[in-house]
Formats: sequence, structure tokens, C-alpha cells
Amino acid sequence: MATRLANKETTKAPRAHTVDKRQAIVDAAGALFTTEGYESTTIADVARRAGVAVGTVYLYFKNKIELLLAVKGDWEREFLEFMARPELQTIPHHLRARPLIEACFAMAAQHTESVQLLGVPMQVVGELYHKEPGQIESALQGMFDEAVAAGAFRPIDTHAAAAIAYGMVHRSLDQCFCVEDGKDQERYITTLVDVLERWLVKPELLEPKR
Amino acid sequence: MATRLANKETTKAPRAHTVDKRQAIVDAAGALFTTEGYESTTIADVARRAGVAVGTVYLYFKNKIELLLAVKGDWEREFLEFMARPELQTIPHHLRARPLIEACFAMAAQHTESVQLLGVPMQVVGELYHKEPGQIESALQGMFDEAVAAGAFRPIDTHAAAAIAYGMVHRSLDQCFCVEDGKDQERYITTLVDVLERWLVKPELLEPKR
Amino acid sequence: MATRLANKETTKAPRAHTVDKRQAIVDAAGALFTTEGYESTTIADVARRAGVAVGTVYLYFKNKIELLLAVKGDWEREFLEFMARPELQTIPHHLRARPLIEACFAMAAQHTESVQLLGVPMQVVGELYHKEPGQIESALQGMFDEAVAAGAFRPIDTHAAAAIAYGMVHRSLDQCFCVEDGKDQERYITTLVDVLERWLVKPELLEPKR
Amino acid sequence: MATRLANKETTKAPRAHTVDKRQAIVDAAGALFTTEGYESTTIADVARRAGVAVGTVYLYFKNKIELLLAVKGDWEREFLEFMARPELQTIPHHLRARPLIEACFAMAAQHTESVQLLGVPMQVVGELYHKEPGQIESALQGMFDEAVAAGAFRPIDTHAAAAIAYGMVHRSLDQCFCVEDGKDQERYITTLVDVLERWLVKPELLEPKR
DNA sequence: CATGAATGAGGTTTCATTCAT
DNA sequence: AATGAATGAAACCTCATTCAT
Repeated sequence: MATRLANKETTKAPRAHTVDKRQAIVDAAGALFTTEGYESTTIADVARRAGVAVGTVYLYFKNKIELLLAVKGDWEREFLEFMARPELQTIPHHLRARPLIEACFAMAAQHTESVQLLGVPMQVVGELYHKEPGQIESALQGMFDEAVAAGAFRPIDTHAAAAIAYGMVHRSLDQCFCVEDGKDQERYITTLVDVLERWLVKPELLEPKR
Repeated sequence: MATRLANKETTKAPRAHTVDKRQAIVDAAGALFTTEGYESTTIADVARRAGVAVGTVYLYFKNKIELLLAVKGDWEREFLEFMARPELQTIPHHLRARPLIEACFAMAAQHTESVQLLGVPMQVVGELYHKEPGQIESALQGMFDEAVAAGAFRPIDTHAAAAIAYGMVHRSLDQCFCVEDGKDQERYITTLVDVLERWLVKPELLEPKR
Repeated sequence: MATRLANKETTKAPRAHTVDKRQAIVDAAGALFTTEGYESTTIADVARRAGVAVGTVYLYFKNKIELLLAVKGDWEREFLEFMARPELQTIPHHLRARPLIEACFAMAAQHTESVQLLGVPMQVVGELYHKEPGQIESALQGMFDEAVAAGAFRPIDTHAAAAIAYGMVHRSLDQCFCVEDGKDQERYITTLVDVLERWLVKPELLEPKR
Repeated sequence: MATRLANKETTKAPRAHTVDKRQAIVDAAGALFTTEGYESTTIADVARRAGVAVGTVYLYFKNKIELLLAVKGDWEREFLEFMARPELQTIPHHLRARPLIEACFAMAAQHTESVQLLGVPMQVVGELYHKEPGQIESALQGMFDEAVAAGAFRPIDTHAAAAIAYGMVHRSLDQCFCVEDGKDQERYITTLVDVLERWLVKPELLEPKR
């Protein structure tokens, strides 16, 4: 699943076990990084939660930053996979806001709390960060471009819009799940959908609301 | 700025460097926390940049977290002072978006890069964070309530709206200043104003744009 | 060293140095605490003397106080083991003073100087101290109770007597080994035995001395 | 009262104030050293408790160790003054045990808790300690020599006896005041007097007790 | 005399990383 | 592949001491 090692492994026995351990470590790290913070989480914590030895973590990841990147990648992949799902693709652009937002909240709820991570400890990653720009923002921008081209969205600066949309959703998730314990998700969902539709969708496509 | 040393300074260059040690430390910490990250910044770094000894930092702040809170407070205070300025209060609500956003970008530009801090290392602050909820969000909510009551804004959930507005601006600043080096501020400003007006202001108050 | 290296060691001198790391650390700490004082001894000192890295000390002991307690416990255990030895138990109570005192001096001489520690830095241990009252004093009191019940000792307040007996022996060891370099042990032994017998033993059991 | 500076001060105004400050500092240091421990007590603590500034402490004492020695000297002086009092000198030797012991407990009670200090942090003082041997032990030995010469005490090794007597009293005070909060002083007093009389006083001088 | 802000060396403790088993 | 004991650099924080006022 992670970072194509497949071609290398064809000669060896394709141990399913390996995948398990690696994924267990990434999962443990993701949960801890987001709840305790990247720097506050020790490799020993990760190893304990993943049920492996400290040394095993270093078997799969060169160092702590590689582990962070793996977690980030894991999360982004999941989100991107959702955005690419056929169910979503068939919905017309001007009606996609709600399902998308709802999916974000569902994913956040399921990931319990893994909300803060993406985009948070940018400085930590240091130079690494700048090389690999936010994939989610890229995907969003792509979707916006498409919607504008299709005539569903007003003409906007899609690059800035992606950052803005990402920011508002991220902050809402953070506030809702990290500060307010996941209560009252609907108020945030409703408001976010309201913003996005009024802002992005061409007025003539908006049915007279409520 | 603090603790009147004015009479001494009349002969010297006015406000030669930072006025008092405490402020120098807060400034240094603010700059480093936002560029290097809270955990990655050492007290020695802060002291060096502030031009004082390590012990001096602990003369003014009980520990590293107190210093973080001071930085956060400093920043929030500055923003709140801006929001309360009479020049802004006289502008009708439906025209305030642009001056507000522009002010945010101006402040961020002036603070060089102190953009990421507010809201970033939540886990670090731990319980402290929950006690003292974001003052900026509160102030925003208050302003929204006022605007709704005045009939300038559409009826919205002002609590959720404050989080959302904060998130989109914060992220834009972050993207613009930390990732893109402050180039092209106008694209973000324009887009943010666009979002806010379409979303919040009553349609009948919006002049036919562009 | 620990954990079966035995096969390697057959050619070498048996039990070359300290048996395991943990014991080496306790020994080093005991020696340093008693000669340099608890607070004056740094963990780095202990580690250096034990021939391990600083971190290794923290692998076995949560913090400096735990290390102190371990040293104290080590010492007390050794003494208690002696008090429980069958050779001693068969001697009638009124003749036990000399062998006991001699054993104390022998142990102190062997421990080079580890005399001062027990009971010294009470404040340091803080609340911990009160929870775990001196085991040696308890053991002494038990022995006194037994001797009184057996009719060998005069009726005395055994609780106070234990503290008093402990104090006089401790101070004598301190004076003899720490101040006077272990010369002239016999003068202290003789005098201590004299005190104890005259004080504790029933007069009719005392043979006309010298 | 402290370290004869009198001859030096004849030319200057003999400020009573100076004596006050100095004594306040010694008192504060004594109280803190004995309750918190020497190393755990900071100069700032002492200054605060004495009601002076940090710098003032260094006006009277070259460094922290000088302060410790001053405290020790203060305490010993007080005890020696008591031992030299005419009221005590008129009591026959074989009846002095109780008043002496009672005086020790009274002084300890009055000094609230200043029990542990004398003899405790020997290592701290380092080489200094060995140069200036315990004055109290010397005084005790002198008194014992006198009593033996007067035919009131049995022939004993008065050097060893002084250490032993000091040790038992010190430990009793420590146990009684530091561990048991000063309750039940009488049990310790009674037992100590019992030990001392049986051990030291010639049997024929002992009235048939109780 | 008196002050207390400032210093910075040094202490305790943590933790990413290695390596022998 | 997996382990986890061991390492030691480096972090946070303390506090004896100084010195300008």
C-alpha cells in the first residue's frame, strides 16, 4: 500500500505481515501526532501503541520525519480517494458542497480526532514541506477549475479559493472536534455549505433556499 | 512602549532597539515560534535573538508555555485593538470586509511572518487552551451579531461563522506569507472579500459588482 | 555482564566487576551520595563512576530520588539480612550487643564509607520519607520487644530506645569512619557495647565486668 | 554577636541596624536550611524570609557556605552558652542528665525545628568541616572528663562517649520533632535520661529508681 | 549600605537513534 | 525481520553571584 515497494518484492515472499506492521505504525503515529502533537510524541509511544518494538519503527521509517510524512500521505490519500469516487463524480457541481462537507466530517469523526495534523506542523517538516505542496489543495483547485469550466461556478481565482476553502473546513473540524468534542456537527456543516454555495455556485443555479 | 524610559532616551536615537527586555523577548519568541515552530524553538534561541541571557527569559516568564501564551496574547491584543478602531466603526457593516482583510494582510506583512502561530500548537497548551477560548473568534462573533442585528448581514449561525471566517483568513495568510513569500497578496484579499460579501451581506446591499 | 554472558567469562576472572548495570549504578550512587552528599552528586557523576551513560541511569530509575531510595533500600536490606541470620538468633539477648555492633562496624568498613547516608537528607525525600519509616529502626524495636518479653532486657520504651540506639551507632560510625578515617574502631565498639548492656540488659544478667 | 568585628567598628558609627540585618539573615537561613535542606534553600529564599534583598545577603556573607557556617556557629554558641550557665554548674554531675536533656528539647522546640542541621550536611562543607571539629562534642567531652575526675561518672572513654551521647540526642530530637511533630517529647526525654544515668553515673550514686 | 535585574554555567531529564542479539 | 538496552546530545530550568543604580 505504501510507496511502491511492490516491484522490488516480487522475488521475495510477499509477506502480508510486513504490511500489517507498517500500517499499524502509521496508524499509531497518526493518532498520537494529532492528539499529542508531533514533537510531544515519542517513538517509544508510537511503538507501544502499535504493539511493536522501538527498533521496528526504524525498520520501516528512516527517521521521525519520514514517519510524519507517511502519516500525512496516508491521510491525504484517503481524502483524495473519496474525492475521486464515482458516486461523487455523478453529482452536478453545484450540489456537491453538502456531500463533500459531510464526508469530511464523517472522516474526521471516524478518525476520532485526526483533524489537526494536515497543515499544522509545517515548520517541523522544514524544507521538506515546501517541496511537496498540499495535495488536498491541489485536488480542490482541480475540482474548482473543472466546475468553473463547466459553467457551474462563478469565475474565481481557484488557487486562492482552494486555500480558503481548505482553511475554513479545517478550522471548523478543529473547532468542532478538538474544542467542542464533536457535538453540534450539523451547525458547522450547514454553515459551511451555505458559504460555499453562495460564494461559488452561480446564482442562477441556486434554488430559492428554504 | 513600556515602562517609561523616555527621559533617558531623549539624547539617544529615539526607540533605538526594543524598549524593554520583556517586549524584546516576546517579539523574539513570536518570530521564532512562527517560523521554526513552538517545540523546535529553544529558550536559548529566544534569548539569543532577544539579546538577553537565558535566565532573563525566566525572569519574566515562568516557563515556555507562559511565553507562548504571552506571544499569543500580544498578537490577539493587536488585532482586537484594530477591530475596535473608530475609523472602522464608522464604516457600514456591508463595506467592512475589505478594510478588515486588508488590515489583516498589512499586520501579517509587518509582523514579517507571524502568521501561523494563532491556533497552531493546540495540544501543547493542553488544558490551558480550553480555558481561554480564542478571543479573536469571540470578537468576530460579536461583530457578526451586531451586523445581523443591524440588518446588514443575512441571518447566520454567528458562532460557526466566526470559526469559518477565522479559518479561511488564517489559512490564506499562511499560504500567502509562509509558502508563497508574500507575493500576490491581492489575489487572496480579493477572493476573501468576495467570499465574505457574497456569504454574509444581504444581497440587496451588494451593489452590482464589477 | 548480566543476562548470561557466562560462557564468555569462563576464561576471564569470575565475576570480573559489578554483576549487572543496575547494581553498578546503585553502588556508584551509594558511594557518591555518602561521600559527596546527595545534592552535590550529579547524575553524570554517578553514570561516570558506574561506567554507563547518563541515559542508562534513567533506564533503571525514574529520577534522582528513586535512585536515593534504591540506595537506602540496598543498605537497609543488607543490615536486616544480617539481623535475621541464624548465628545471631541463637545468641541469648543479653550477649548480642557486641556481635551486633561489631557487625555494624564490619559492614561500614567494607562499604568503605557508606555511613552517613541512612537518615541524612530527610528533607530531600520529602513526603516519601514519612511514608516509609526507617526499616532498621522498626527491626531494632522488634528485637527490643522480643528481648523485653523474654525477660532479658529491662522494661523500656522500645520505640524511643530504637531511635536512640540507632542514633548512637550511626553517629559513632560517622565519627569513626568519616572524620577519623576508621582508626580506633575498637574504642567506639567497646563504649557502645558498654552503653547498651548497662542500659538495656537486666542487671542480674550482667556478669561482674572486668 | 557575630565574628568579632567590634574593634574595627570603633571609628564608625556602631550601627545597631547592622546587627539586626545580619542576625535576621542568619535566623532565616537557619530555619530554611533545617527545614528545606541546605542545597534546596536558595539565597533568594533566605533574603525573602529575612526581609532583605538578595544583594544584602552578600554584603554580610561572602558566599552560601559562609552563611551555613554562620548558622552552625550560631546554634553551637547558643548550646555552649547553656552548658556554661551557673544554674547548671551548681547541680552535681550525677543529676545533670535530666536538666540537660530537657534543655535540649526546649531549645529544639523553641527553634521550632532547627534540629537536623548540626552534623547533617557534612559533605557539603567539604574540607572546611574537618578543620573545625564539632564544638558541641568537645564541650561534652570536657564535661564528661570533669565528671569522671570528680568521681561522679564511671571511668569511660570520654571521646567516644561524647560522640555517642551527641548521636543519641540528635537522633531523638530529629525523630521527635521532624518525624513525629514534637508530640510525646517526654517519652524520649525519659528514655534518654535513663540511658545516660545507667551508663555514665556510678551505680552507688543512683538512687533506687521508681 | 542596600537593592534586585541580569547573568550563564550547570543540573536534571528526555528521546531519537543505534546495534548486538 | 524483530527486539529493546544503551547511548549521549540537547532541552528546559535553577540559582549563586555580580554590579549599576
